[in-house]
Amino acid sequence: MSQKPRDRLSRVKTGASSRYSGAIEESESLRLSQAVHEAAVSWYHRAARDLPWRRQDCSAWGVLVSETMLQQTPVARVLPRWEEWMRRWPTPHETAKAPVAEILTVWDRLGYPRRALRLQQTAAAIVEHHDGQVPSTRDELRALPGVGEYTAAAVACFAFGVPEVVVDTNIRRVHTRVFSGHALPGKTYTAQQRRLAHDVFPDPEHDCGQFACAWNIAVMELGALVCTARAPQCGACPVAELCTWRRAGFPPPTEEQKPRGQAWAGTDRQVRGALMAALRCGPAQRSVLIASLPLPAADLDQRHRCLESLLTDGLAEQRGDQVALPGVLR
DNA sequence: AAGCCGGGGCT
DNA sequence: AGCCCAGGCTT
Repeated sequence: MSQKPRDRLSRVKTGASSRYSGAIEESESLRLSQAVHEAAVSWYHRAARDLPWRRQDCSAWGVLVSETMLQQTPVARVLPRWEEWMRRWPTPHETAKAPVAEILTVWDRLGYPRRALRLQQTAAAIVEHHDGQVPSTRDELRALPGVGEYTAAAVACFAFGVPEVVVDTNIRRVHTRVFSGHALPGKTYTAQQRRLAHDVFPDPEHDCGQFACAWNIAVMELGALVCTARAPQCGACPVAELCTWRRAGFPPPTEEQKPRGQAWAGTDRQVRGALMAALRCGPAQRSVLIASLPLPAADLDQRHRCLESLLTDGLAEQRGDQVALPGVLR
């Protein structure tokens, strides 16, 4: 299937009341969710950021690359890396052919470089199993390496207009506040939260799913720009008057809901990151590489263990005493 | 269900 | 200097 233009979200009209065909006797909660739909989608058309992967001429591959990068990294850091990636490898075919070392170098410091590897593996799978075209269904997307429940739904929806229920942590947080009245959604994605997301989802039949897709992106943007985790800007929120959390007087998060801080200094992740940063500069002698990391404490056991894990992950290669990004050494 | 996996910007 | 962040995969 060819990649469709993606201007449908911006063409959705708001304010029509015939959108909910099945509503014979509207319950109070359905009425609430409908009011939230209208306010959120209307706000999105006014306030959304102009991001390159949202433009109508962006390919489905561009959407998949952006969603993969955005899984762990803020928009501001993704933007230049996405532009460079798409300039060099604008299709799955070209991505699949690229040298692994270049893939990892362009990924740069986006973090979790195993995802760059999986993105290239996904490109290869698309070439092999889907004739080079990004598949458009949730199940086909879900089968690709590195594509989980969120990314599969997001690409189906944002690249192809399929009205799948998209749930990321921004969306979970907005749902929890607006509809459940809690400050934060908690650490794990529960079956109850999945049910809530489906319960408040607009009728996917209406409008060929355009409005449902607009709802997904609108709630995600609302969570990113206004209904943020730490300092929500309720004064700028289009659904403030409807928000259950606000009407309940902003009850604070329970201990269970508070996020657990992740240690950084001294962790394997920091050491692996420093090793990858050094390897991106070029091949090195193993002992020199290990000794030259710009890290305070020198735990040689940990450094060797982390390098071994990079070799195991396919993020680095060793020949003799030389270490480099994959494919660099003969 | 819980832990691992980067890195940088904000307070 | 500390705090915060987020999806996929493995166990």
